[in-house]
Amino acid sequence: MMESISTEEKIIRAADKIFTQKGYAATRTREIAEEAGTNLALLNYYFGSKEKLFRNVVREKLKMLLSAMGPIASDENIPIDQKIKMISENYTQLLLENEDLPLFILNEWSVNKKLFADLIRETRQHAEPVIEKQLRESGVAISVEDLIVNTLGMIMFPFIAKPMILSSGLVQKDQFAMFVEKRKEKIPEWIKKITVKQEPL
Amino acid sequence: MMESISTEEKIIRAADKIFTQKGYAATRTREIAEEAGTNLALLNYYFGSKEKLFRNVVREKLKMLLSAMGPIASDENIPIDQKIKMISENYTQLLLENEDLPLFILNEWSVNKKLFADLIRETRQHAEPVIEKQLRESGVAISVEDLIVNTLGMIMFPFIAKPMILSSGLVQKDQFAMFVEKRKEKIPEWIKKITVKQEPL
DNA sequence: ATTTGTTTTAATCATTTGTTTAAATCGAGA
DNA sequence: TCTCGATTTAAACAAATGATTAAAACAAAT
Repeated sequence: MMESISTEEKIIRAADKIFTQKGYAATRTREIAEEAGTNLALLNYYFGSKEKLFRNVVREKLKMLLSAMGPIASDENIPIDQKIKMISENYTQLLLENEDLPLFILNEWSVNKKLFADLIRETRQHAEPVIEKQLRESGVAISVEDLIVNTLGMIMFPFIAKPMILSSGLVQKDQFAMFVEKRKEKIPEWIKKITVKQEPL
Repeated sequence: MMESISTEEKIIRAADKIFTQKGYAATRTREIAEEAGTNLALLNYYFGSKEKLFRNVVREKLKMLLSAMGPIASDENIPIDQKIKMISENYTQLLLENEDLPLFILNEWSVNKKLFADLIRETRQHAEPVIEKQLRESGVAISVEDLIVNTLGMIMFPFIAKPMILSSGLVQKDQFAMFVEKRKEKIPEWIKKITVKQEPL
């Protein structure tokens, strides 16, 4: 049974690929059409305009990025160090399969804050108060902001800075996946060390 | 004595501003000309093409970014924890004055690896072996790769993810500078905690 | 087989965009 | 003042680009 995908779906996938790779401004609608194996007019027939197609793609990508964290972070029943572990695991896995996802999202966000303000309104997350409470109760020496920024930074930064890291020779190209796989395990330990209270002298 | 800047300089500054803000693809040469208060043709008169002007800007920006780290990291006479302190200090200062520098560089790098391969060849850094040696001698429990990625990540990530951080309400807009100023002091402490050897049970 | 609505194609449009050209203006030196 | 090269302006060009149109092909229902 030959499962054939619709033209609309083919266009979405092509748009996904090209937009994520090159960003909105550098993407040509003709290239998307070609990648989808269809006609340029089909793109406008199905999606109305380049921008509307872009919104479609960004909405999905943003959901991807947020849903790897939100539900875990806001669950009151998961202890905080368990959360870090799960998020480190989930995110690294997600980013290994979508390497240019974070840079794409963060760059387009910085260029088009309006678009993301709209999309965020649809996808509200409420993790902060929960983590705040958990941090206070466990009495560790770090703020929510720093905890989240450090955790996400450690996970995402290697992917964002990948070209720089490779070009500097710090990590070999074929070792990169291994590099982040290993970090995946270490990050929760690092965060634990960071958040631990100073021993009294 | 009225210090007036040359047209060439005015164009460079305008290009700097617009390119850094919007990236190469989204930048219109006409906008640069307007921002510089000159004619569109002047841009080609002085720099030949949009791309050559872009290379000019990128070369300077990349040098900026690398020179805040390179000379310190490769100096054998500075102990490693002092290096972290200095780099955290320097970089935060630099990025506070050039907030979109890291996202600009990393994004253009990912889009145009060839250009950066050329530029990097001009600006070779040799920090890695030095730090490797220092790490081995101090016998800490972390690799050079992880140390560098964690340090740079902690410093740069807040700037890269600024729109997301603000939009999430994690940090208020008018508190952002304060937020990274404080992190500037904490990062060396965090790195120290991370790199410290595990106590034997 | 005919009709009807949907999907696809090929061609074209209007605008934008990087670049060029040719003439005008400026400024210093003879 | 005149000249000559450097700088600036206004206009135009060619290609690229997002979007549209009108007709053709297709598919399902009657």
